[in-house]
Amino acid sequence: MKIEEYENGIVIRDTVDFDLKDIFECGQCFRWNEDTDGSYIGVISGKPVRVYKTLNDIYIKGASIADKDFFNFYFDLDRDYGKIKEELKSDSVLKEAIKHAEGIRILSQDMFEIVISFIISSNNRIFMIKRTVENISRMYGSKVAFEGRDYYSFPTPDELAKADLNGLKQCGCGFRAPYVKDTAEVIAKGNVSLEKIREMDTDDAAKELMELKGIGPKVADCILLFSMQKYDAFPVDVWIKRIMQYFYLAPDVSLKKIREFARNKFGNFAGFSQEYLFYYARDTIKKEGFEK
DNA sequence: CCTCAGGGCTCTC
DNA sequence: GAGAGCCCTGAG
Repeated sequence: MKIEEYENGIVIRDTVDFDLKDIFECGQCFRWNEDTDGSYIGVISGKPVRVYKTLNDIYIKGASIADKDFFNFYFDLDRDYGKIKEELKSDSVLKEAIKHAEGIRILSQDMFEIVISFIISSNNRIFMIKRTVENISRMYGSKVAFEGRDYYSFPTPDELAKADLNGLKQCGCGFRAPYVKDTAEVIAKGNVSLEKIREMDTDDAAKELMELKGIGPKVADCILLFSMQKYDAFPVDVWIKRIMQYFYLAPDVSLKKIREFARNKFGNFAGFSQEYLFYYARDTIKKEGFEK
């Protein structure tokens, strides 16, 4: 996989294990939207881009060659997902799960945006989360034009710290509005440094994140996995809970036990296996309902 | 350890 | 139309 310039942006040539739908719809991100032609539009680090695939080339329209390293990091291009999948396929459940989403890659997203987005995710639906994050960007971020339309960057900690509770509620934060405000303020003031938390090992980093309002074990694990490169994190949400209880564990096992079991079983690949399982669970349980 | 409420909206009945 | 449930956390 190598990145080159083309007339409207940059292109990643000869990708492997790279599918836009698998990547953008496996539950790790909220600001990528599919367009009618199958391409995806996202606002990444303040810049709107349109991404589409022809054969095995990924075109990123709106990006410049100066963003090469950024997108290499963002799409985790240096990692051999084929090798990871090969290893995980020794587990029969994962073997089946991987078949449903061969092209998943774990994105390295902006830490602050992910912190706030996953605070909003608690007891919420993906459609609502996306809408709320979009509203927050519109209200508190900055306007950027692209393809003759206006897009909005996700606000910085300083921008979001200025928000008031009513504004956040208008965005659709609901009872999470005070958590969002409090966390944005603490980070804007520099009382908590996400960069420093990223330097810690997974367990210490999770503990630090849980000091912030609105962050419990599940949300902390999502932040670690989707923005801090902690690939041994294993977020346990309702879907993972259902699929783990169905295939591996008793139906009454606690969330904490599921997390411990998975991190033991999958080790440094726990995060990758979580993504395959999440996508599989959502697709399969919904359609076939293999558990009540 | 436990239970419970908590935006707002969608899906189910 | 009511009621459950949602990528869950904080308070009791």
